[in-house]
Amino acid sequence: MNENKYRNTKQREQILNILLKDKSHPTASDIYDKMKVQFPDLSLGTVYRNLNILVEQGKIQKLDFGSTYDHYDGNCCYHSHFVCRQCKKVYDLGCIEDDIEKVQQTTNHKIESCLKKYYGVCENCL
Amino acid sequence: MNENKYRNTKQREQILNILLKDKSHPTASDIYDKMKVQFPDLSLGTVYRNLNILVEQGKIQKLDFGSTYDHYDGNCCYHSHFVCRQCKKVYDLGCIEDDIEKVQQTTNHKIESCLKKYYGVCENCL
DNA sequence: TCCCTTATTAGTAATCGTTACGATTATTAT
DNA sequence: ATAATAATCGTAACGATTACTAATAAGGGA
Ligand SMILES: [Mn+2]
Ligand SMILES: [Mn+2]
Ligand SMILES: [Zn+2]
Ligand SMILES: [Zn+2]
Repeated sequence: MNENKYRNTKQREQILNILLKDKSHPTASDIYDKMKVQFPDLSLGTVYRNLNILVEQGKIQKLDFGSTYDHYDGNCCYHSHFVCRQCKKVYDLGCIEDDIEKVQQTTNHKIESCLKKYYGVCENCL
Repeated sequence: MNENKYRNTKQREQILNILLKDKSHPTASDIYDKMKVQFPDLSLGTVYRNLNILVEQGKIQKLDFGSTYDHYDGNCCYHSHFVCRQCKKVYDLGCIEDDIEKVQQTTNHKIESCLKKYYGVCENCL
């Protein structure tokens, strides 16, 4: 009896491995480029499909920063992110501090602003 | 002498008025629908173009929540937002508190999670 | 007021990140 | 090994947003 509706494929395994090692929060296209050497016939759609499956499995998380591409993160623990408005790179902020001044003291990046978004169920839907 | 490179149009004025009154954080499409009565020949492209201009002028702000559409907010003061995972509505959170427990005490929505994104210039770009 | 410059518009095509489809291939249970 | 059916690749489609173009209109100056 198969508890898991998913099968194991080299492609999906490699995508997960890349995300577990790579801390740069790569996009689907970044991952596709990295895998092209090992999988010359890889389809970009395969990368997207497997990223969605891995998110559904709770093994990775998707990050959106309002930019054109979505970014993916192999670290599913709760942590904040820092985005450079110049080079657009996405960095981890180890600090869980809430005061922006205190967060600034824990990193060499120059923090200019912070956006907080809360998610849940609204009173109308409850 | 005209200091402003922009001219005044009924369309842009109406878009701004809607955003100043409407606290529901409407999408471009929402605004388009509301204006169709008064401007039957309105083009959706006109809405998008003027929203970008108003953002550039600092009169409104664009909000992205990883969903399909961007949302727009006539309130440019710093404030947090709450998104219902069920109905996808976007609400204001008046509270500036950082502790999620304290924020929960100020609203009737059921808060499940919070995402913080910091923006600035990274140490490599400095 | 009229004229002129040009920002703005409506309509439509294009862009582009992502998803869906369909025939073939690969995984896995029996 | 066989059968059932995920997964793959290649390609088409999707959808929110942007770009293009000819016509329109705002608004400054004569
Ligand atoms: Mn991260
Ligand atoms: Mn708001
Ligand atoms: Zn940078
Ligand atoms: Zn709701």
